Amino acid sequence: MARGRPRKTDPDAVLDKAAKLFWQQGFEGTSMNDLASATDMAKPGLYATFGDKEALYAKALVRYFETTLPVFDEVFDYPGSLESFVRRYLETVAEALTDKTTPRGCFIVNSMVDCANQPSLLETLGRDLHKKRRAAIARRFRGAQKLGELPPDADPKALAEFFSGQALALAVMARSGAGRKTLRQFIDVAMTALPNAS
Amino acid sequence: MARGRPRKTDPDAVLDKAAKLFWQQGFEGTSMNDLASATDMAKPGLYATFGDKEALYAKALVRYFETTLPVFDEVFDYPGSLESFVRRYLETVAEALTDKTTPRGCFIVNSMVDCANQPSLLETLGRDLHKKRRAAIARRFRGAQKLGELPPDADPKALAEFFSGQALALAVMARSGAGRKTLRQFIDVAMTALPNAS
DNA sequence: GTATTAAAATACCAATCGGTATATTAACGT
DNA sequence: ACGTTAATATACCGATTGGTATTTTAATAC
Repeated sequence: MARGRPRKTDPDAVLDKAAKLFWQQGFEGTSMNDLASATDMAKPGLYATFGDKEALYAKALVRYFETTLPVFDEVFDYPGSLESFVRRYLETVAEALTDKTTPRGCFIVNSMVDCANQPSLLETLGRDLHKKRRAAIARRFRGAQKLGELPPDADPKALAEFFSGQALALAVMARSGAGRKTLRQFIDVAMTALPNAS
Repeated sequence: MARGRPRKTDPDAVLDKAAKLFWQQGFEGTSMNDLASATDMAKPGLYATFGDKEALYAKALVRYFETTLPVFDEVFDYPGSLESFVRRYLETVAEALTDKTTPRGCFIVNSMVDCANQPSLLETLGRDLHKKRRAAIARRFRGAQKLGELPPDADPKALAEFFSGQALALAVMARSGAGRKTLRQFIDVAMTALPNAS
């Protein structure tokens, strides 16, 4: 099968570890030497497999998005009411943000702040991934409005902007040490901004 | 008066320029050489005046907080209703976040994300400054509740956490390119989470 | 076994990092 | 005028940065 010497480390496992490091320490705060020793793949291997530091960061961020997304697909497919969907969405986010087995906060949100002025593709990448989430929420809101779960005068796009924005706030709060209790309380208040159909 | 050779550059002006650089590029993304050339104070001068890089960052952040705060004092002293206060607060924040003469977003929020895992005083500094803002908002809410502007069962602390959290969301949005229109729309939705007394 | 392929490991590169030693310059008091 | 003081400017330090050239190793195909 494989023609040359076999890989010592699975590239996806390398991306997972790289994601954790970048997530925790940021782009500039993480050196290629850090990455090499943490991933158990030597530097030349990293460059050969992923390209330069920017490309590795980008691939790690996309991998984070894609391995974290299934949780959200589950939430989006949930057949309950709009209100239960929004609540579940925010609570799922809050739990992921405070998961003790991973760095605190959200890698994507960190990236949006960290790479905002980077003159590279990194500047737009985090923004685009966030946009995807927001668009998915907007779709759910539009569907709910057709079903009468939202008043006709409600603005699904504005509501999606608001509730995806709550994830940004939760991410910063979690990143700087806020606990689950604080996040839950926050979500309780945010939920009151959801107009009900009655 | 001054005993030795006179200063070429006012230290506060240096802090202002340093704040802008750190604000835009982050802690690790800004080198002392960058700072020296941007502030027109050579590196030895920076170290003699402010200490090491961490100390300079901390002083620049506090200066940012203190020179941006007066705007908020004005807002807090405004004698109008609670609702007009909250709206003015968020709109003042949104305007500052999108000011074209400064980097986008909020230096404090950037710092909360950027320095979260720094094993230094920087980790707590941004958090503490945000805490100050939140505490001021909570005070305003408690006062309003005593005046009957908030229902007796409302939780002023939770509301303060929520609305100071909206500033976090706005900051990330602005940092990653959102415009004033988007922020205003966001604020309109957020305002509906404020319970009215009636 | 031997050639081939591809990965690993070591060592290395110029450039930049945070931080400093040294020397010079411009104001003061006397 | 002259020493004192404190700021400047230049040059430099070892360590680390992102990135690579070179060699070695482990698997295959024949």
